[in-house]
Amino acid sequence: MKTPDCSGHDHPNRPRAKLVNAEALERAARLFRALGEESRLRIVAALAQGEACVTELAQASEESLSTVSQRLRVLRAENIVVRRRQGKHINYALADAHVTELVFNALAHAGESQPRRKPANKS
Amino acid sequence: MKTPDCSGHDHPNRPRAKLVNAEALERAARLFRALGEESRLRIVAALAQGEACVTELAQASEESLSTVSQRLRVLRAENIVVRRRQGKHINYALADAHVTELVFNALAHAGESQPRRKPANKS
DNA sequence: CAAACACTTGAACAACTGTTCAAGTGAAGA
DNA sequence: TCTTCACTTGAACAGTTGTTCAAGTGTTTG
Repeated sequence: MKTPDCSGHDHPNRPRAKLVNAEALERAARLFRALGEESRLRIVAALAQGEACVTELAQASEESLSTVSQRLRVLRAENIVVRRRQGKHINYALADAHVTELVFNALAHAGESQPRRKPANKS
Repeated sequence: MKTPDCSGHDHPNRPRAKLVNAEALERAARLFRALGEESRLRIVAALAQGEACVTELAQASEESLSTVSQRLRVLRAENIVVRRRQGKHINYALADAHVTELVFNALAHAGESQPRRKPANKS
């Protein structure tokens, strides 16, 4: 592991304390990772419009039940979605408002910052 | 691909239109994915406290320059961080407020919802 | 109780991704 | 200009992850 000198560089005296604890950071990373797959994010976006059962989600995305179920398992492991049995069916919904905000925030960022394109200066 | 019947199930007439366009969703997924690695998220969290050069980030995390640089490359590809040359050094900073919010939001979610633990009811 | 329905799960394989090393680039200083 | 510093990049390997299939679970209906 290289540790370069970097001497003579006037680093301002930055606060070097950890802003966040390691455990929260790890869980946040897992949360992001779960949302970081287009197929799963599509499910989350669908659920942002209202709860749905697995069959509905499968039909909407034209995927097999198994595939959708596996994705939901990942999402559930990170508390992104919750499930609730309703007779024969199992309905899924977003776990809380944080998730919804997270998704909208990401879509906002994605919408405004085009990759590989210099943004026009704010006139 | 199995398409189960799901008949006789009274699905409320859900709005089946796409809430988000496919391109934005893909970019949002890429954004989440970039943040979904603990090592990269740690860098982002560090930059949330103020900009820093690669050497600083490497020293803080006790990693090699190369490793950190590769991570920054991924973050930069998703417009999460921006860089600015300052003489010999290249300073990195978070690209915009969206990113900061995204991270704080995720940390909030991570902090409040413990995985594998039934939350106490809000007394 | 048995069958059908609506999912869930484990395992296996292919595809993807992160890390590392070695070589390369560009700016600043001798 | 040559060297050094600060960083970047491509390639390769190892570890991770998503998808799929086949088998399993729990609930309702006949």
